[in-house]
Amino acid sequence: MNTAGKPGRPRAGAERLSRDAILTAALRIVDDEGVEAMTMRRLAGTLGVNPMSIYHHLPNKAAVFAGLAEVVFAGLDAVQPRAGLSWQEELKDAARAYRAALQAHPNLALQVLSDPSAVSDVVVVTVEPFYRALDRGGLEPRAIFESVNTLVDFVHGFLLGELSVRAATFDLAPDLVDRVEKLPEGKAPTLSRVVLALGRDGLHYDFDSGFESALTVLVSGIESTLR
Amino acid sequence: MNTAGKPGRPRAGAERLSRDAILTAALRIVDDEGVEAMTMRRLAGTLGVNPMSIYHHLPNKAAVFAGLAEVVFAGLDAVQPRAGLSWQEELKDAARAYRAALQAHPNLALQVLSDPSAVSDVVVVTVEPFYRALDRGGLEPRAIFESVNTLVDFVHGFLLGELSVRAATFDLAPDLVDRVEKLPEGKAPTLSRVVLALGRDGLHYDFDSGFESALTVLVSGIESTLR
DNA sequence: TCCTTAACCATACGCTGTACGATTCCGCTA
DNA sequence: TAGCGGAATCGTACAGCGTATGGTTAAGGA
Repeated sequence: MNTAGKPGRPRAGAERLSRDAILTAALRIVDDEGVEAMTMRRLAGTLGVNPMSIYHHLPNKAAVFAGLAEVVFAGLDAVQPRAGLSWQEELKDAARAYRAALQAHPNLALQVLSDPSAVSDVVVVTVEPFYRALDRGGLEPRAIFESVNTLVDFVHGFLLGELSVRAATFDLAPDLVDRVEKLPEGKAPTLSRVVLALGRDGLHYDFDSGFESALTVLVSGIESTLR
Repeated sequence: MNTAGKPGRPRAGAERLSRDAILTAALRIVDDEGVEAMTMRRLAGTLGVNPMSIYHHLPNKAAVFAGLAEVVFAGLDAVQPRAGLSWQEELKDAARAYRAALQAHPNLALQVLSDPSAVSDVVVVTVEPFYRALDRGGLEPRAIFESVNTLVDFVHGFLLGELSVRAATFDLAPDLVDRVEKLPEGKAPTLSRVVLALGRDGLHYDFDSGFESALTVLVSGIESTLR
């Protein structure tokens, strides 16, 4: 887009900068190199454009990230549930889809989850499938509202662990064992005993099955509020 | 500390810079003005010291935040459970204490939760009370490990919502109603119906009771894995 | 007393986001 | 067809960031 580098409005036929093109390039940078690499200068560089040109399409850097959040969540509310599913399974599917959407862009997810300003309308409607399933389950509006909050909170926390915290501790089983072994005597005795009982091999954690079992716990808990 | 501003090693009796003093000042800045305000220059300014002096006590800015994480979690593993509690209630208490520790420094919490590099030994042993309660409950090591993960993940997600996401959406009930009302026709129908049924007044969300009911769900779910 | 070294400060580099203003040319109207 | 408003770009510049490097001072062991 105007790789000539000359100032002034581009020629009529020439490809011009656009919000979409900017967001696409930004998402690529974030996915490939992480959020820190996504600077306005770097972004402009990959677009072959002056940094200031971006500001004609997006007001500031925060708006770029908010735009990326939209891209990631786009269409998530419109996903149709599989036919013939119980409302419980439909609810689990909603959680799976939500997790998958964020997993697809792990670097961005951490940013979005912890940045309230990235929450736009597109993100809000993202919870529609949760509402749909619980409504089918016959819950009261109030109970739907609270259950969705609990469920979404869990998914966020799970993703947080999956994408960062546990990657730095629990996932690397040998690392955790090392940490525990280096602990001062008498510090965290139960943790130590359990971790050492599991050992380096037994500590491997399968995120997918962990997610599934947690979903089972949560959904059956929600069911119990019906009775 | 050496407010004179002269170069050179401080006199013998003079109060000197220390890791603790730096972290205390840093925590104050973060609590009062947020993480973005916590710059090395700003930190040095409140300490009456040259920015580079800090680097004698802490290797870089990341180490400052890692140190703050330690401060927040310090002693959390050593909290003794109240006497005569069932293991289920002891488990809930652990979650409550964990939440409270992070709530005490909301600005920092967001940073720590999404920054894997802030995870140090002090943070790892933080889960000891969870392990203790579940061990008392008679769970297998593997089940303890997974249950703690699920529980901690939920608390993280809940805090994320409590501290940021929901503050920008659900907590401000009128705001959510506004957003829903401005949605295009046919977009997120169930969400719209439920939100409008609750109305501006019915949408107020009590985080404390939300946390408690979620704990009940989770603990009973964990119990069910025992049978 | 000398010498090492801890603990401070000054300067400087390469980055960042973005305010401001100049430039170029499209597309509409007279 | 001439003129013109404004859209879209670029150039320059500024304040602020983290921190590498190296200089300066005095404490405290030899």
